[in-house]
Amino acid sequence: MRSKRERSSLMNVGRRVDYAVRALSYLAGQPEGRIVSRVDIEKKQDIPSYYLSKIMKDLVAGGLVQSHVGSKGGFSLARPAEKISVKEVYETVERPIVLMECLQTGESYCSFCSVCTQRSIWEVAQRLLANYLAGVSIGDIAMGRGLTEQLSSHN
Amino acid sequence: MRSKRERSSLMNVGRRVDYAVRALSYLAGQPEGRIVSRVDIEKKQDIPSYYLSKIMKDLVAGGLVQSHVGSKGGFSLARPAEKISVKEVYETVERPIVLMECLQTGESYCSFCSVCTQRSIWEVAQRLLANYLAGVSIGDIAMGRGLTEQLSSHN
DNA sequence: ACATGGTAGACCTAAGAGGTCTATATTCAA
DNA sequence: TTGAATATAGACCTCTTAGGTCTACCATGT
Repeated sequence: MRSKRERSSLMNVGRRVDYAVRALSYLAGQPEGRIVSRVDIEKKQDIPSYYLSKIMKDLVAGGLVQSHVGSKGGFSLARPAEKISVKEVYETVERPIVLMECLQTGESYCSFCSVCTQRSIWEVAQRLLANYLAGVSIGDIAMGRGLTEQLSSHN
Repeated sequence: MRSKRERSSLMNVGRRVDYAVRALSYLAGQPEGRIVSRVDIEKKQDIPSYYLSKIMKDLVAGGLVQSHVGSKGGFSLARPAEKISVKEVYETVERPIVLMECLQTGESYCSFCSVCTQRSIWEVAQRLLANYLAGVSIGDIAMGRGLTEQLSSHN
């Protein structure tokens, strides 16, 4: 039997991740100790108003960012940008990296799981991806290492 | 300015791909020249009734499978299973492999595209994935090469 | 005290994933 | 020649999510 309607939980590198990475890179580009407000980040990075509040909440909860409530409040990185991997960012604002559902749910996704020869294909692909992303940091992105141009973080 | 609501077109290794791979592996496991009906594949592979018809349509249109209309009709592989890559299957039943929208849409997704330092990260990740998937064939899966067990293709 | 911030949460809309069904044309075989 | 078994083409349905917007509330610096 197939299972009823377990939700996708699949890989989705969409706006949330994009905005999160950009916000973090922007923070990384600030002088040490500087606190930046949500509105400021949204304006400089062309992120829709309010939207970032939900993302920052996740980043705070995940321990990647420190928040400062009250007037003159805002956000700053909770640790050095070099120690924040893109994989971590993805998993913080989205979910664990899972390419195919059976890799997470097993038999309840597909009854042939135990004898499936397709499974290991996606397992390898997933590991490939996760490993690469774990090796790239927000610091790398903010510094523009191996990339086309300088970052737009100083505006 | 951000663009209005272009649809996701992102990586999704869901049921369609799963069913397609299983159907193709099943066909690969048949004696040379044998034609198998949709209903047969659905039953043996535990795929919901009718659903496969849409998938097989794509596989036929993509030239991976040959269809035979009429009584005693059905499907058979259009070429040796070793020459059908998983990447090709994915792209035939789903869409081109694209991890993040800006890699496809460019400036119309994000105005910072030309100076973006995040972009190349996803570009590399995407290439990693695509290359790996291009190197795995339905033949590999049907033969169970490097995998846990024998395939369930002989039932 | 009050403007400026984050926090928490409700709410909305469009689109996609997965699934089901039917009408039609084609072909084999009795 | 007829009828059963096929693929083909397409409509249709439902549920969930991505992305976005807004408001009530609380904290804090000046």
